[in-house]
Amino acid sequence: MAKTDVLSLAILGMLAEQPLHGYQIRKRLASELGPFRALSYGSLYPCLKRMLTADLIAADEAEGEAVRAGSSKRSRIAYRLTESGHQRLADELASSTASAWDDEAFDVRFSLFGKTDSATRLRILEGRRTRLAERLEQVGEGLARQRDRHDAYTAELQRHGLERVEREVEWLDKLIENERSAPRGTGNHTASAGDNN
Amino acid sequence: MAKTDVLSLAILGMLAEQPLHGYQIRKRLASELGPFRALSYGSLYPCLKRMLTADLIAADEAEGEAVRAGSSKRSRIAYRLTESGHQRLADELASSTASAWDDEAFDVRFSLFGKTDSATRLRILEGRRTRLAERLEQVGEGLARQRDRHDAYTAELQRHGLERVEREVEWLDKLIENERSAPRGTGNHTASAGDNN
DNA sequence: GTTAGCATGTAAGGAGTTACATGATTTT
DNA sequence: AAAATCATGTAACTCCTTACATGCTAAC
Repeated sequence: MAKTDVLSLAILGMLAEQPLHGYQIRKRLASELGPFRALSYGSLYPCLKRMLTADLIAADEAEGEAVRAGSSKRSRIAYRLTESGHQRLADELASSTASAWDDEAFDVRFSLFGKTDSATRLRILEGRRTRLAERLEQVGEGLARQRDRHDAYTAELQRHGLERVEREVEWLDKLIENERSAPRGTGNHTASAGDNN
Repeated sequence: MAKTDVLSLAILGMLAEQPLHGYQIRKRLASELGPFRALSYGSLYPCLKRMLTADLIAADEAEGEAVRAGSSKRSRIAYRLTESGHQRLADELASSTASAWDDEAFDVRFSLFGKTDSATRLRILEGRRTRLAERLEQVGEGLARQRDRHDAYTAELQRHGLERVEREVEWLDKLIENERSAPRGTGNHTASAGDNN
């Protein structure tokens, strides 16, 4: 079973809502996910190409404007999910195995929680929490072992890094508690109203 | 003037304190910098090789244990800065031009603040702050423009991301204020005492 | 009519990872 | 004597970026 990389998954999720142009996909990636990285076209279009080849998405040549006679003009291309694309997304949404616990993968996976069932959400949140706790522990060990060869700035950097991770764990704890007390199902009906690009 | 990548800079800074083996360099990178990435040997050794070629560092074959007759045994190699290595580090420490404002580059550069003069520290902190403020602004625009096509989870992800950046700005503000009120010089004398690997 | 933003793509290259290959030293 | 950890390195591959190349469309 071919595996889905982070970027492809993000795109699958986006196109499940509505067809989009490459350009629009890029913009939404930049704004919708945390302060997600604005990825470059040199990265995006090859990915779309791979997804086309894999038959996860299909390309529709521009709407009203028919391809005007003979001239080799590229026009805007709207991408939409194919049947296997929908299937692949559903598979991914049901699983938490594919380490969705790295920083970036977690963000993408989290942004799809609206389409994910409660049990899976919980598994992913807990997996992420465990991952961060491990990180915390390792750093703690490091601190203990090297009892301060550090100057003030290095120490401050570490303290700050540690604090950031601790806060993220607290955030997860809140989400986990919330999920346990009110485990509503997929419940997703964000009527995708007025468009704006 | 050849430019110094982030990893090379981190290594230069580390070796300025004392000679180290590749293995030790890796461990310190993993623990000393924030929760810095534990980078792989497949990345580290090629970098050391490049630095050798560029004459920034020199390799000393293991200490006491002389290379025992004929046998092709690799033993531990201690790396130390050469004259040009020291020079390069000094150059880097004096400049803030080379965008030390990205997440990772900033961390590395910050960890060298003990060897950096007050004016340069201030320039770097302010540059970083500006960078983050820009990010904040962009995200804000994005939020305003797309007035919520978002489900609750996506919104929460954005809120959390925003909060994280805001906190980082506050952290920088504190450091900047501190730096302005007490701009002591390089003042670095962390007597590198008892070793421990 | 010119600028700004929309739109799609390719080629070269940078920076890192995983997996492999090898062997020495220290601890249990 | 086995296991853990120290220690060095290479090859193949992944994922992303920058710079280039092209052209349309709306606003000023």
